[in-house]
Amino acid sequence: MATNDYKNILEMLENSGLRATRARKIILELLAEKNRHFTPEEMLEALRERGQPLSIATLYQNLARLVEKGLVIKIVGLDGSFRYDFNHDPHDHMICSRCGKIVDVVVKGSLEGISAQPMDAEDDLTNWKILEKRVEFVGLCPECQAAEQN
Amino acid sequence: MATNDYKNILEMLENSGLRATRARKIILELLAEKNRHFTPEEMLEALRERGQPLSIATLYQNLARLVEKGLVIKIVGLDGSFRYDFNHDPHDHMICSRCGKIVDVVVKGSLEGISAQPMDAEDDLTNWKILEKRVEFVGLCPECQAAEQN
DNA sequence: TTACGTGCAAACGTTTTGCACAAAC
DNA sequence: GTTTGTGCAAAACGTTTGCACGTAA
Repeated sequence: MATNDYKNILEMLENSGLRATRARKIILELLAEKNRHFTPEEMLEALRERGQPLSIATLYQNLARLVEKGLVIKIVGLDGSFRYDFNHDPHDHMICSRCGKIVDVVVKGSLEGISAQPMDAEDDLTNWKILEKRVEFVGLCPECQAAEQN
Repeated sequence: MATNDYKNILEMLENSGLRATRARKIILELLAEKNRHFTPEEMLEALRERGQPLSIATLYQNLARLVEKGLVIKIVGLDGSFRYDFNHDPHDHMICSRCGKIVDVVVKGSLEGISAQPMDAEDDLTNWKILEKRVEFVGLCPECQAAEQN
């Protein structure tokens, strides 16, 4: 991680009104530098390996605060597990249905023409306020395609 | 539920190779007749109210078997909770970001022109095998829009 | 009659909480 | 000096499992 990024992390914390504690700094550093979507368990492991161990309670408490302040986003895997992402720009996800890996993607092509209509006649969608159209690409990553051969 | 539906449930179980037990019948009846996406907890509650109580172990065991046989589908809410849906035709979902309600929808417009490209240069998506493009409409249901006013 | 399903209670993995001590401001 | 964060241990939560008994075919 470049020096710039570290300054950015301090700034982000400052701007969000959160104190710049050790826990928050190492969590953000980890997410900022690795191109991955960690589960809480994976974060604990990764931080332990770096010689920056963190207690599980502190991790969960801080992830909740960081999500609340918008510094980190929380996403749900196909299996219901939670993963965290530093990526702030609007984006969608490509998910491996076998191993759960998630890769950030941008959608090519317009979603303008896409709309929803109810499947069941008794549902009325006209009074919903649509905030977002998310596209999830579900597939098999190269590693899992190889594993499926066996 | 019409008599026809009940026969269909028996047939579905027969065709899937699963025995037609009390637990499976009442679970499928509930899902078939209600236009809802139940969490396991909600199913237990609904069945209790109908005078058809079921043990939690049996519910989970059977949901797993029914999903495995394709009679029921399992979906994950925005908050990571599991919900179950009587499996009909392929469809997408409209989800309320405030209360978690899920409504089945069909997408109008083609997804043909929609593709994914990696956000991070180091990700290569060319060797993924894409199985599905899912669209999730996230918004506020009428009830939650009213509640947000306060 | 035999294989399979059910329900209880116990175990499990993940997430949350209460609280004393420590660090940030 | 005051407010906020940390880490431990315990609790809570949703889900799964082992096992004795019951039911479907």
